[in-house]
Amino acid sequence: MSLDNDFERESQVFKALAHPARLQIVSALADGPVCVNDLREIVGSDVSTVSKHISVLKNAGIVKGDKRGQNVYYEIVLTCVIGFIKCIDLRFDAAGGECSCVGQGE
Amino acid sequence: MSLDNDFERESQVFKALAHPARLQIVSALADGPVCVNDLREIVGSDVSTVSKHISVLKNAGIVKGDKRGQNVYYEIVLTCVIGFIKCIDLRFDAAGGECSCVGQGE
DNA sequence: TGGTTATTTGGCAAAATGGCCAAGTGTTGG
DNA sequence: CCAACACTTGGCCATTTTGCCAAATAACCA
Repeated sequence: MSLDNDFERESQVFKALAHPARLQIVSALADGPVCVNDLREIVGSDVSTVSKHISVLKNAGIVKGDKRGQNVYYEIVLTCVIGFIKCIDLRFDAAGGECSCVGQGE
Repeated sequence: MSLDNDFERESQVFKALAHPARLQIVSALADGPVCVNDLREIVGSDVSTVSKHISVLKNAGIVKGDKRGQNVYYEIVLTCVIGFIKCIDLRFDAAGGECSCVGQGE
Protein backbone atom coordinates (compact mmCIF):
# COMPACT_ATOMS: atom_id res chain seq x y z
CA MET A 1 0.00 0.00 0.00
CA SER A 2 2.09 2.91 -1.16
CA LEU A 3 0.42 6.08 0.06
CA ASP A 4 3.42 8.35 -0.11
CA ASN A 5 1.52 11.54 -0.82
CA ASP A 6 -1.96 12.99 -1.13
CA PHE A 7 -2.22 12.34 -4.85
CA GLU A 8 -1.35 8.70 -4.44
CA ARG A 9 -3.90 8.39 -1.69
CA GLU A 10 -6.63 10.21 -3.59
CA SER A 11 -5.99 8.20 -6.72
CA GLN A 12 -6.92 5.04 -4.84
CA VAL A 13 -10.47 6.35 -4.62
CA PHE A 14 -10.63 7.21 -8.30
CA LYS A 15 -9.09 3.92 -9.34
CA ALA A 16 -11.73 2.13 -7.34
CA LEU A 17 -14.47 3.99 -9.18
CA ALA A 18 -12.82 3.67 -12.59
CA HIS A 19 -14.81 0.65 -13.70
CA PRO A 20 -18.39 0.41 -15.02
CA ALA A 21 -19.21 -2.64 -12.93
CA ARG A 22 -18.07 -0.90 -9.76
CA LEU A 23 -20.07 2.20 -10.62
CA GLN A 24 -23.07 -0.04 -11.12
CA ILE A 25 -22.49 -1.47 -7.67
CA VAL A 26 -22.23 2.01 -6.17
CA SER A 27 -25.43 2.95 -7.97
CA ALA A 28 -27.21 -0.08 -6.54
CA LEU A 29 -25.99 0.74 -3.04
CA ALA A 30 -27.14 4.34 -3.29
CA ASP A 31 -30.64 3.34 -2.21
CA GLY A 32 -29.46 1.25 0.72
CA PRO A 33 -27.48 -1.87 1.65
CA VAL A 34 -27.40 -4.82 -0.75
CA CYS A 35 -25.76 -8.22 -0.30
CA VAL A 36 -23.18 -9.71 -2.65
CA ASN A 37 -25.51 -12.27 -4.12
CA ASP A 38 -28.02 -9.62 -5.14
CA LEU A 39 -25.23 -7.52 -6.57
CA ARG A 40 -24.14 -10.52 -8.58
CA GLU A 41 -27.53 -10.59 -10.29
CA ILE A 42 -27.46 -6.86 -10.91
CA VAL A 43 -23.97 -6.81 -12.36
CA GLY A 44 -24.28 -10.11 -14.20
CA SER A 45 -20.73 -11.35 -13.66
CA ASP A 46 -19.32 -14.29 -11.76
CA VAL A 47 -19.66 -13.97 -7.97
CA SER A 48 -15.90 -14.04 -7.57
CA THR A 49 -15.59 -11.15 -9.96
CA VAL A 50 -18.20 -9.14 -8.12
CA SER A 51 -16.58 -9.95 -4.80
CA LYS A 52 -13.26 -8.66 -6.05
CA HIS A 53 -14.88 -5.49 -7.30
CA ILE A 54 -16.42 -4.93 -3.89
CA SER A 55 -13.07 -5.58 -2.30
CA VAL A 56 -11.57 -2.77 -4.34
CA LEU A 57 -14.32 -0.39 -3.26
CA LYS A 58 -13.87 -1.45 0.34
CA ASN A 59 -10.12 -0.97 0.36
CA ALA A 60 -10.59 2.51 -1.05
CA GLY A 61 -12.92 3.40 1.82
CA ILE A 62 -15.95 3.85 -0.40
CA VAL A 63 -18.12 1.08 1.01
CA LYS A 64 -18.22 -1.06 4.10
CA GLY A 65 -19.67 -4.49 4.74
CA ASP A 66 -21.99 -5.64 7.48
CA LYS A 67 -22.31 -9.37 8.01
CA ARG A 68 -25.80 -10.62 8.83
CA GLY A 69 -26.05 -14.36 9.03
CA GLN A 70 -24.37 -15.79 5.99
CA ASN A 71 -24.87 -12.63 3.98
CA VAL A 72 -22.70 -9.56 3.83
CA TYR A 73 -24.59 -6.36 3.22
CA TYR A 74 -22.58 -3.52 1.74
CA GLU A 75 -23.35 0.13 1.97
CA ILE A 76 -21.74 3.37 0.86
CA VAL A 77 -19.52 5.17 3.34
CA LEU A 78 -18.12 7.92 1.14
CA THR A 79 -21.58 9.24 0.41
CA CYS A 80 -20.44 12.27 -1.55
CA VAL A 81 -19.57 10.01 -4.50
CA ILE A 82 -23.27 9.89 -5.26
CA GLY A 83 -23.44 13.63 -5.68
CA PHE A 84 -20.31 13.73 -7.78
CA ILE A 85 -21.61 11.06 -10.13
CA LYS A 86 -24.82 13.04 -10.53
CA CYS A 87 -22.72 16.06 -11.40
CA ILE A 88 -20.98 14.07 -14.12
CA ASP A 89 -24.32 12.95 -15.53
CA LEU A 90 -25.62 16.50 -15.58
CA ARG A 91 -22.52 17.54 -17.43
CA PHE A 92 -23.12 14.94 -20.11
CA ASP A 93 -26.80 15.76 -20.45
CA ALA A 94 -26.18 19.45 -20.97
CA ALA A 95 -22.56 19.66 -22.02
CA GLY A 96 -21.29 23.17 -22.21
CA GLY A 97 -20.60 26.18 -20.05
CA GLU A 98 -19.73 25.87 -16.42
CA CYS A 99 -20.21 22.90 -14.20
CA SER A 100 -23.75 23.05 -12.86
CA CYS A 101 -22.88 21.58 -9.48
CA VAL A 102 -23.60 23.78 -6.51
CA GLY A 103 -22.27 23.79 -2.99
CA GLN A 104 -18.91 22.46 -4.03
CA GLY A 105 -17.19 25.64 -5.04
CA GLU A 106 -13.81 26.89 -3.98
CA MET B 1 -15.20 4.88 -27.88
CA SER B 2 -17.64 2.45 -26.34
CA LEU B 3 -20.15 4.46 -24.37
CA ASP B 4 -22.95 1.91 -24.34
CA ASN B 5 -24.42 2.92 -21.01
CA ASP B 6 -24.21 5.48 -18.24
CA PHE B 7 -21.72 3.49 -16.18
CA GLU B 8 -19.35 3.15 -19.10
CA ARG B 9 -19.59 6.84 -19.76
CA GLU B 10 -19.12 7.84 -16.13
CA SER B 11 -16.17 5.50 -15.72
CA GLN B 12 -14.29 7.45 -18.37
CA VAL B 13 -14.15 10.39 -15.98
CA PHE B 14 -12.95 8.29 -13.08
CA LYS B 15 -10.35 6.52 -15.22
CA ALA B 16 -8.99 9.88 -16.23
CA LEU B 17 -8.60 10.88 -12.59
CA ALA B 18 -7.24 7.52 -11.49
CA HIS B 19 -3.59 8.48 -11.59
CA PRO B 20 -1.52 10.47 -9.11
CA ALA B 21 0.19 12.51 -11.80
CA ARG B 22 -3.14 13.51 -13.31
CA LEU B 23 -4.50 14.47 -9.91
CA GLN B 24 -1.43 16.57 -9.41
CA ILE B 25 -2.16 18.28 -12.70
CA VAL B 26 -5.77 18.91 -11.68
CA SER B 27 -4.54 20.29 -8.39
CA ALA B 28 -2.18 22.65 -10.18
CA LEU B 29 -4.97 23.81 -12.48
CA ALA B 30 -7.33 24.45 -9.58
CA ASP B 31 -5.82 27.90 -9.09
CA GLY B 32 -6.00 28.85 -12.74
CA PRO B 33 -4.65 27.93 -16.19
CA VAL B 34 -1.14 26.50 -16.52
CA CYS B 35 0.80 25.59 -19.65
CA VAL B 36 2.23 22.15 -20.38
CA ASN B 37 5.80 23.15 -19.82
CA ASP B 38 5.06 24.45 -16.32
CA LEU B 39 3.10 21.30 -15.59
CA ARG B 40 6.12 19.30 -16.68
CA GLU B 41 8.17 20.91 -13.92
CA ILE B 42 5.46 20.37 -11.36
CA VAL B 43 4.90 16.73 -12.20
CA GLY B 44 8.56 15.95 -12.88
CA SER B 45 8.06 13.52 -15.76
CA ASP B 46 9.00 13.68 -19.41
CA VAL B 47 7.03 16.28 -21.37
CA SER B 48 5.58 13.61 -23.61
CA THR B 49 4.30 11.77 -20.58
CA VAL B 50 2.69 14.89 -19.17
CA SER B 51 1.18 15.69 -22.55
CA LYS B 52 -0.41 12.26 -22.68
CA HIS B 53 -1.79 12.64 -19.20
CA ILE B 54 -3.36 15.93 -20.21
CA SER B 55 -4.75 14.28 -23.29
CA VAL B 56 -6.55 11.76 -21.08
CA LEU B 57 -8.02 14.51 -18.94
CA LYS B 58 -9.08 16.42 -22.04
CA ASN B 59 -10.79 13.45 -23.66
CA ALA B 60 -12.73 12.85 -20.47
CA GLY B 61 -14.03 16.41 -20.54
CA ILE B 62 -12.24 17.41 -17.35
CA VAL B 63 -9.96 20.08 -18.79
CA LYS B 64 -9.72 22.13 -21.95
CA GLY B 65 -6.77 23.79 -23.63
CA ASP B 66 -6.37 27.33 -24.83
CA LYS B 67 -3.53 28.05 -27.20
CA ARG B 68 -1.71 31.34 -26.66
CA GLY B 69 1.30 31.80 -28.84
CA GLN B 70 3.36 28.66 -28.71
CA ASN B 71 1.96 27.66 -25.34
CA VAL B 72 -1.21 25.76 -24.58
CA TYR B 73 -2.82 26.78 -21.31
CA TYR B 74 -5.05 24.20 -19.73
CA GLU B 75 -7.84 24.83 -17.28
CA ILE B 76 -10.46 22.77 -15.49
CA VAL B 77 -13.89 22.49 -17.07
CA LEU B 78 -15.51 19.96 -14.76
CA THR B 79 -15.01 22.22 -11.78
CA CYS B 80 -16.86 20.01 -9.32
CA VAL B 81 -13.92 17.59 -9.27
CA ILE B 82 -12.15 20.07 -7.03
CA GLY B 83 -14.86 19.86 -4.42
CA PHE B 84 -14.99 16.11 -4.62
CA ILE B 85 -11.26 15.77 -4.11
CA LYS B 86 -11.51 18.02 -1.08
CA CYS B 87 -14.22 15.77 0.26
CA ILE B 88 -11.91 12.79 -0.12
CA ASP B 89 -9.15 14.61 1.73
CA LEU B 90 -11.49 15.54 4.56
CA ARG B 91 -12.51 11.92 4.82
CA PHE B 92 -8.90 10.81 5.20
CA ASP B 93 -8.09 13.51 7.70
CA ALA B 94 -10.98 12.64 9.97
CA ALA B 95 -11.87 9.11 8.97
CA GLY B 96 -15.04 7.91 10.61
CA GLY B 97 -18.73 8.61 10.75
CA GLU B 98 -20.57 10.12 7.88
CA CYS B 99 -19.16 11.90 4.90
CA SER B 100 -18.68 15.52 5.89
CA CYS B 101 -19.50 16.89 2.48
CA VAL B 102 -22.44 19.23 2.29
CA GLY B 103 -24.62 20.30 -0.56
CA GLN B 104 -24.25 17.05 -2.39
CA GLY B 105 -26.86 14.98 -0.62
CA GLU B 106 -29.59 12.91 -2.16
C1' DT C 1 14.39 31.26 -43.81
C1' DG C 2 16.58 28.49 -40.24
C1' DG C 3 16.98 27.58 -35.49
C1' DT C 4 14.70 27.43 -31.07
C1' DT C 5 10.94 26.51 -28.01
C1' DA C 6 6.35 24.27 -27.01
C1' DT C 7 3.46 20.48 -27.62
C1' DT C 8 1.71 16.22 -29.64
C1' DT C 9 2.06 11.58 -31.52
C1' DG C 10 4.10 6.81 -32.63
C1' DG C 11 6.05 2.89 -30.88
C1' DC C 12 7.38 -0.34 -27.65
C1' DA C 13 8.45 -2.93 -23.30
C1' DA C 14 7.16 -3.09 -18.44
C1' DA C 15 3.60 -2.93 -15.12
C1' DA C 16 -1.10 -3.00 -13.58
C1' DT C 17 -6.06 -4.64 -14.25
C1' DG C 18 -9.86 -7.62 -15.28
C1' DG C 19 -12.46 -11.93 -15.18
C1' DC C 20 -12.93 -16.64 -15.21
C1' DC C 21 -12.48 -21.25 -12.74
C1' DA C 22 -11.21 -23.70 -8.78
C1' DA C 23 -10.48 -24.01 -4.09
C1' DG C 24 -10.88 -22.18 0.71
C1' DT C 25 -13.52 -20.00 4.73
C1' DG C 26 -17.57 -19.29 7.36
C1' DT C 27 -22.53 -19.86 8.70
C1' DT C 28 -26.83 -22.27 8.90
C1' DG C 29 -29.99 -26.15 9.27
C1' DG C 30 -31.04 -31.11 9.20
C1' DC D 1 -21.40 -33.83 11.87
C1' DC D 2 -22.39 -32.96 7.04
C1' DA D 3 -24.42 -30.72 3.16
C1' DA D 4 -25.82 -26.31 1.31
C1' DC D 5 -25.42 -21.56 0.69
C1' DA D 6 -22.75 -16.99 0.81
C1' DC D 7 -18.67 -15.04 0.15
C1' DT D 8 -13.52 -14.58 -0.44
C1' DT D 9 -9.05 -15.80 -2.27
C1' DG D 10 -5.45 -17.95 -5.43
C1' DG D 11 -3.95 -18.65 -9.92
C1' DC D 12 -3.63 -17.78 -14.65
C1' DC D 13 -3.97 -15.37 -19.02
C1' DA D 14 -5.87 -11.61 -21.88
C1' DT D 15 -6.25 -6.78 -22.10
C1' DT D 16 -5.14 -2.15 -20.81
C1' DT D 17 -2.26 1.35 -19.01
C1' DT D 18 2.35 3.73 -18.27
C1' DG D 19 6.26 6.20 -19.46
C1' DC D 20 10.24 6.62 -21.93
C1' DC D 21 12.65 7.94 -26.48
C1' DA D 22 12.34 9.48 -31.04
C1' DA D 23 10.04 11.91 -34.46
C1' DA D 24 6.42 15.07 -36.16
C1' DT D 25 3.84 19.43 -35.92
C1' DA D 26 3.39 24.34 -34.70
C1' DA D 27 4.71 29.12 -33.50
C1' DC D 28 8.33 32.54 -32.82
C1' DC D 29 12.22 35.30 -33.51
C1' DA D 30 16.64 36.74 -35.34
